[in-house]
Amino acid sequence: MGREATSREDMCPHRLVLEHVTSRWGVLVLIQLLERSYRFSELRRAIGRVSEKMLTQTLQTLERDGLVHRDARPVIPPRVDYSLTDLGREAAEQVRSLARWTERRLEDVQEARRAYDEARTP
Amino acid sequence: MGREATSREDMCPHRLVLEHVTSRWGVLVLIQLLERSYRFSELRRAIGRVSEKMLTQTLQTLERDGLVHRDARPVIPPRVDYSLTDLGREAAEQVRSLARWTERRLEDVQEARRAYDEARTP
DNA sequence: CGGTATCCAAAAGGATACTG
DNA sequence: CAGTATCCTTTTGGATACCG
Repeated sequence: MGREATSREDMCPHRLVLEHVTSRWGVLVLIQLLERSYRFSELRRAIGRVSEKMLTQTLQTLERDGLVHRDARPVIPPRVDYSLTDLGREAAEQVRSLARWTERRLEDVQEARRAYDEARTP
Repeated sequence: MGREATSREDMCPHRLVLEHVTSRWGVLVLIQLLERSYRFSELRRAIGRVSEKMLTQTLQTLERDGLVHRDARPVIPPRVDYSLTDLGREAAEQVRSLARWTERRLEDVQEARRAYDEARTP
């Protein structure tokens, strides 16, 4: 994520958007914001082990792509709320659906892995 | 992708599957195999700029997860065909649908980016 | 609080050479 | 043809310190 420089710039543009929404932290942010809007630190706690840097980068990328809306209020201490745009909600719903599929099918995958591993460690 | 060691091992297991199917090359492999089965080199050419190493790694991970079936025929020269399992087809269809969404919405995203960039370079 | 800047470690990824 | 093995470069991500 973040500002891709030179090497991945030449990818077909829509693949870049796909990488943003399916990125490690992008997925978690989108799914979380599907529930309601969150403040920065609140979102950080909700997601778990994400560094400030990565959360910032992820939110900036998603905001730039028009998927996340950033509402910064000029108060002290600063208060910034993040929410999904309509576009972001469309993406988030598909991502969540894919994430749920991996949960539902996890057993099948794990069974396949056992078979695979066993077949080549006699 | 590949064999994740120590750092990403502690992720919730289903997120690992999600990362496999949404990984850079995983996406392209799944979508391509949705059309028909492919031989190794044939798949490599169809996808474009992917190194042998990455294609091999990606296919092995997807095979281990039970998403891709590998059919190696004992002939000379070797012939190996890759295809989707039923499980893989389910995943691939969702990934393709998400990929198509990013294509359809690309204009909106690019418009949002222009607005974002213009707003902070006066 | 909500960031930015910098530095460093780890992981992903590519090029090349080699093999059954 | 379909890989493996090795080496090297690029990218990612975390820790830390600082700022409005």
